[in-house]
Amino acid sequence: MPKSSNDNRKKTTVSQAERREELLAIAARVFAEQGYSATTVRKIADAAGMLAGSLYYHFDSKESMLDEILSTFLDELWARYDAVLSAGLGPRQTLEALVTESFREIDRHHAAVAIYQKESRHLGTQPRFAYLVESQRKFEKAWLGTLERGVAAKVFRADLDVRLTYRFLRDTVWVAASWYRPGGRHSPEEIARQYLSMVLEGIALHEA
Amino acid sequence: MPKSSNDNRKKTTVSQAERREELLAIAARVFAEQGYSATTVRKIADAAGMLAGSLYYHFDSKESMLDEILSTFLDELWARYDAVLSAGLGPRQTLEALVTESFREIDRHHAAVAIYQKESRHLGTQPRFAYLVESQRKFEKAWLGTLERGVAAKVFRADLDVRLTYRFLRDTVWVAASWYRPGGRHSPEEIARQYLSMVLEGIALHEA
DNA sequence: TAATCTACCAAACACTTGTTAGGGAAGGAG
DNA sequence: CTCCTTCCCTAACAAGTGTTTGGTAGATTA
Repeated sequence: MPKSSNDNRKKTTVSQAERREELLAIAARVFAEQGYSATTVRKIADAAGMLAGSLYYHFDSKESMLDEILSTFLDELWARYDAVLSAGLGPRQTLEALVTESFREIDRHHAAVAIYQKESRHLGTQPRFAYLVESQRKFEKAWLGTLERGVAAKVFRADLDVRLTYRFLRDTVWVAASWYRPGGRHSPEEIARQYLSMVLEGIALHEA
Repeated sequence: MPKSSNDNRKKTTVSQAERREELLAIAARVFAEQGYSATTVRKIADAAGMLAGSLYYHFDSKESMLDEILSTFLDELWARYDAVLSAGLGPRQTLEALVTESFREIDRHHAAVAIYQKESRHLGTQPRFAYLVESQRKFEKAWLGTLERGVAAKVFRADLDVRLTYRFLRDTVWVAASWYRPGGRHSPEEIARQYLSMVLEGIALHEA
């Protein structure tokens, strides 16, 4: 931490932030593959080509790496979600936009989503990660609200338990992170399109 | 291990097996809540009201507890799946039966399913847990085959990517273990019914 | 009653864990 | 050339890890 007020190290400041992101990306990948608590700081350091102690020059704990990975992801996610929710779309269009943004987010923050999927429930009990629980509440409010609006507008079926439907939607979207590989055969938009078609129209064949 | 051939300790033999199952149920619950590698043998022992070392009278390692939990679950699952698959049902009825059996299995082996969901991908790389990978292959064959039969019989839509559809179905069914609580408001059969209705008919309202 | 077995405890073991402290090479700044 | 900052290494620490060994109260058997 510099105490003097001279900002003459522009280049090093930039590369420090870049290195930080680089290391976080590596850590996120290992966390996602092996699970958070099965991941040792030595494994992260190995993957980054350095020794365990050296990580503590950039971060002050293993937990703070996880924290930064998850909060960065959630911040970006909610920026996009909020944009969708305040766009004044109808229920069906809102649902479609939320699903599409979700798959795009899986594409961008693949590792972070996988970590979130595996660890969020368990982490939510810790005070430091209370924002995970709050995020889930906002999540539920957004999706449930959209579904209920759709039922009221006779766009969605009224004979289904809305809460069950919400859980199915939420889980199926996010669990895709467990098999999705960025750069694969299907683009996020293509996956979203097929998923929405399946969920909205059903997979059964209805001869008109 | 008795070397003599007298089987005169019927009662202790029975209660030993019962105690084993009891301890496995406790371990499964802790594994499911905290994650396998975040769970210490001392936590399991605490939950069981004994000391860590005492667990090794019943089991020879922490890993073998996990192994027994997962393999017991998969054995029972496949017994029921095989019964469905060899019943000679049509594609739609097969799908419905598979889904229903899955939710029943979540009801029965709730903790084991949660563990399987979280750890199977990572565990599958270890030789000891290779049966997890093989099980997943059988899984894919059964579901994919049913879907393809349904498409050929014009029971399911032909314009969806079958592999994507399979993944959505599989994930949505099993991920329900993360929020399902045995003895809750909905029975497994009720959940299966609603899930099938949503997946087969879609959630959009179609005015006939 | 004496011998045996069951199911646990008490205490330690070797090892791994996250984390810290001091040092040093490289390179830019003066 | 000298100073200083950046970024990493070396080496160690204390706490926690799965596991083992020897013992023992209490029930069961002979």
